[in-house]
Amino acid sequence: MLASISLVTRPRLTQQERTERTRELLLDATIDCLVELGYARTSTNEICRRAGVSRGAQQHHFATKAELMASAVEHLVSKIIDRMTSGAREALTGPDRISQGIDMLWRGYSGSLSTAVMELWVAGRTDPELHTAMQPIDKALARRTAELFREMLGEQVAGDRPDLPLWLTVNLIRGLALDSMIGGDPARRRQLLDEWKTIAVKTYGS
Amino acid sequence: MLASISLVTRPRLTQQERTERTRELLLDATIDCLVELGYARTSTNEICRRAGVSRGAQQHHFATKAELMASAVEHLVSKIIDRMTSGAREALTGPDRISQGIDMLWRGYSGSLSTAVMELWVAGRTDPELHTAMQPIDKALARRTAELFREMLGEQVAGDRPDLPLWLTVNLIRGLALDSMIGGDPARRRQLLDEWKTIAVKTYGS
DNA sequence: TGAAAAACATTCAGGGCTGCCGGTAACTTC
DNA sequence: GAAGTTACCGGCAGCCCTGAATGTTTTTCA
Repeated sequence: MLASISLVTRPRLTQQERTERTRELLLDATIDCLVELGYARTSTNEICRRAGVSRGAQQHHFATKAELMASAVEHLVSKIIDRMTSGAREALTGPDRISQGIDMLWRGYSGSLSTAVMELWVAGRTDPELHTAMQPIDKALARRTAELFREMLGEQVAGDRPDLPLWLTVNLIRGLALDSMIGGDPARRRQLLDEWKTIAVKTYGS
Repeated sequence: MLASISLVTRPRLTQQERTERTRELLLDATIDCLVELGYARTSTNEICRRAGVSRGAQQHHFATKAELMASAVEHLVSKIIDRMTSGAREALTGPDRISQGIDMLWRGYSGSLSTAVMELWVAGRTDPELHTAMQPIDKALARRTAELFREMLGEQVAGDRPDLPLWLTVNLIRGLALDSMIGGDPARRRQLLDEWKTIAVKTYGS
């Protein structure tokens, strides 16, 4: 129904444009479903309904559900990286580089995108096909995250092992993200993150 | 098949004994399924198969699947509490009380039991019935965990806010548990936990 | 011991989901 | 502009899962 609007303004679409558009619609709908319904209740039917696309079209672009999910992971990770890099580009000075680095990780590893990723990881634990599809993408995210973190800290900060504060923070945030899924208190999470920031600055600050 | 053995040694069983036995079999099988198959692929059929019990018996004790899952949560949490308390009873001295407290939390919040809990929590996020069933049980676990942690530390340690180190640790461990589900490196997790122990002792130690 | 109740077994119907298939419309290429 | 390719549509079959309903065995209690 909404499609007709863009079709009116631009009746002719390149095949490539159509493909890109439909795939994007499907992948975004998939993420929506993961966030709102969870992996178990996410059906290709519902995805198509939300994307405003027929089941036939879905199957044309992603032959199987697993294929669709695998592509959704890539889509998701690129969105997460965008979100971490956005607003992380100003030159940083002073001892609160670490604090800002933690904020960056918070942007990337919490929120609805992270919820979707968690659904997929949990599902992938017992789904070999999904698991093997996710593994390299996860590695890429980890590598990019480490790069961004090092950039923010600058080489001279945090001594010889910037990885420890990085992964301590990431794992803590993942735990907190899980807590938010359970329905914990947001104020408490904020408090815990602040406490960790203080500790991290004291421990790893220049 | 195996049931016949116990039936031979003790052909007569009290109704209460039969009930208890069957429920235990079902709940343990449920946890097994959650760990090995994940929530999405856990069917009542498979649970019955593993428990060696007919579907009728399952339905007699747990009318609906949701009811079974809710009971599984209780079963699970009581197992986790047992595991934390076991070996945590010796009198503790010295500054590594905190370190031992962290070990206790590690016992409780990682491993296969924790995996099962995580499956349920993630599923419960988008399943209102399961969610409301889990909420109070989770609260009880949190309360008991806090009690145990305070006992181990002793009142004089950690100042006025023992909750901060406690929940920082729990959330970190949950993040690490998630990492293990993804397939991260166990040695790295151990390293991160050790680093956290050092920091915690330094920060919160007496 | 015999009736009532509890525990257990088996089969059935309804529903949703996935993957497949034949057909149609839109774009591309020559 | 006509053939060929790509994108898209709607319906169908098979599968599994859940909950219900009915029948059978075991224990309990009077």
